[in-house]
Amino acid sequence: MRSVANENVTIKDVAKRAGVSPSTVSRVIADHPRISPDTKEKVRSIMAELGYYPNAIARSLVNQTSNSIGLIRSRLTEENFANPFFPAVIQGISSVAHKHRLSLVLSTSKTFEQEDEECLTLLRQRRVDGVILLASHRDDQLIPRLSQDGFPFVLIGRYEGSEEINWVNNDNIADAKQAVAYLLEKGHRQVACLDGDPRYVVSSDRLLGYREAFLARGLQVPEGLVENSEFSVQGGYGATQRLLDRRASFSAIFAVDDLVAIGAMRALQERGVKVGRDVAVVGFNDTILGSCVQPALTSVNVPIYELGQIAVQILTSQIYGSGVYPQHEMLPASLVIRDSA
Amino acid sequence: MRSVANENVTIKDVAKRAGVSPSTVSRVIADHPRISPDTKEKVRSIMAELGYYPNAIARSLVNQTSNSIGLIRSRLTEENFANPFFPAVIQGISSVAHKHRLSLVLSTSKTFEQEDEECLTLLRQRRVDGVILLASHRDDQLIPRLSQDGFPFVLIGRYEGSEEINWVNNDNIADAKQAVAYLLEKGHRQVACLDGDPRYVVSSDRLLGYREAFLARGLQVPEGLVENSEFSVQGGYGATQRLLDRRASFSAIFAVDDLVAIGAMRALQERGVKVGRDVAVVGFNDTILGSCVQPALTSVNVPIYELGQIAVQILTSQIYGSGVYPQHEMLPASLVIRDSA
DNA sequence: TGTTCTTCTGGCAAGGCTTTCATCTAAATT
DNA sequence: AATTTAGATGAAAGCCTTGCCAGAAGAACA
Repeated sequence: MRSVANENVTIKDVAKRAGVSPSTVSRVIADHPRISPDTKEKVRSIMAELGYYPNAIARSLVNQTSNSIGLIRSRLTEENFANPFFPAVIQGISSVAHKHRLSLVLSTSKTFEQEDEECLTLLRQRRVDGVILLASHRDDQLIPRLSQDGFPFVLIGRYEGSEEINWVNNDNIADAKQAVAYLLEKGHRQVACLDGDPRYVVSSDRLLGYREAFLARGLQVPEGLVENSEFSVQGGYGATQRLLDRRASFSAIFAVDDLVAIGAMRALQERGVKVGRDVAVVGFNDTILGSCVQPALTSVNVPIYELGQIAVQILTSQIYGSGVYPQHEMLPASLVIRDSA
Repeated sequence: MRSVANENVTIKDVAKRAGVSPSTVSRVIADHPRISPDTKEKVRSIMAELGYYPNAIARSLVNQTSNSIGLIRSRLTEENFANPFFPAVIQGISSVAHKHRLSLVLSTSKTFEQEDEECLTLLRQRRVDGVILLASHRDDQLIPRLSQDGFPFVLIGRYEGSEEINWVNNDNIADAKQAVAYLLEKGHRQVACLDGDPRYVVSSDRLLGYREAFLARGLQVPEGLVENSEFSVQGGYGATQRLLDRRASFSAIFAVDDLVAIGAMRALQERGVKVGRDVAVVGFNDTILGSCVQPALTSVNVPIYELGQIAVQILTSQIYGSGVYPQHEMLPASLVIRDSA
């Protein structure tokens, strides 16, 4: 093991060298008005000379704040990580966190239970001042516990039956409805729906929107055209194969995620079905993947970056500011029409 | 602002309630052998009853370790973030960090300079015990400073002219060489190279490998077939357009990244060139994108997940263990042949 | 039986670094 | 001479860990 070039310069060292007390140095750092310009300058030059940097840990201890926020990914790391949604939302989060000089702590768990535990531990041990939940799922255990314990958090997503928490989201029901309505308008009636993991609220919301699109037009929701899958290419591929295998009749597919839609396209193409001509496909999230495939994927563009940004804004206003509680924000999404539908 | 349900239970509270001293409680937490089983049990039940969780900050202060490591992304956040490389490497990092109970702190900067500063600050302020650098670039300012100051770090990548630091990497030169050799073997001679941002060492390494493949066969490196671009679809698209516009003659393209390769494919297809038949395309990194495009992309599979895992192993052995210094590891990559070449 | 030595348990207090309230001194003002 | 003020200080607080010490009980010994 190597030795750290001991930069263990403390406030005391600076104080001693400058011939003042530690409290004076502290006030110089804070640019306190009661310190004379002379002293300030002197102390600052000593700080520079000695290479002094205030110890964030000690600071946190006395200030009772860690100046960091946790990112609780989504309880199915492996899966969601492959999704370009994740990098995009982190970018948004980063940008605002940086402005507030907040550190970002990532959760590292792989299962729902582990992640719930990790999140609570992060908060209880005061490692983070609050957390951003990147998704909610059915029978979410974590959200009520966070609420009960009064830990600051904000959800990117929707939580069944509670307006009592901070959240930012797009209106998945309405957005899905809009996408399906577009297909109906184009004359499609047998629209299949490739649903995501039903444990996620986002999946069921989009499925709901799919249904509502039919009902709003006075149409019946077609039978047997919903297939569950995971949020992955494999998932969409398998689900579409199942549809095809049981000779379901459909002229369009609405997938709750781009990855799923791409899997569907692959399955279709393998069976010689022309996507866009024989069968229309619509995805969700409008990730970079959609523009990579042939034909380019029609998809619902969700302002992912902004979701991340606003999540941090809400969270910081709760933790450090005096924002009202709770705060909600619903961001608009829009259908991006390309060649697949 | 909401009030945190004050779980401000400290070690003192537990001690008082249990009728012992704080030191005893501390030793119970550490499962110190000097504490009798009876006392341990009693203290533990009180801890559970009061909902006590040790304050990580205080602990860090006394232990002089933050139990967290920083992830310095790569100095061009925006760009690299879009790349599926990033989620994959984070997953690998997470998995090992979790085992060691380390927190992961993400850098949030957007420029090289900002990121260098942020990284140093993270370390100097003792927020993290060490850092993982996700890429190196030419004239890297950060690496020598980290070395000088003796801060523990590990580089995922290569740093020009220094075996003095910890790193884990794939052999980009050899791997690129192998990929291009495959094209040469197939009879291609006019192989174009779409290089990435030349500021990254990884780009120039792969370009080097491209050259070496020719030389190893006693062939001349073709003139005027190298185009610089960014690590993005747009970059590859533009670079290929430039090649086409100046009527460069080539029968194959070697791209230093899948994103770039996909951009190339798009440009080719738009001009009616059949990828895989008229022009072969080979990518790098074998990300999920490669299997999404038509035709499926032949690409160099880099063990990204493992790179992340090993990076953490090396780093922790440096920080907390007594590993030798420095440590290197070169991981093997392999060409995955699909339909584009 | 009385004395000394061990062995167990657990307490005391210092240390880690910064911030801030209450003070204090010396100079300035009234 | 009395009061205010600028400038700086001391000490406590924030929470936990750990080296060292002490008391008690049991063991060994004379």
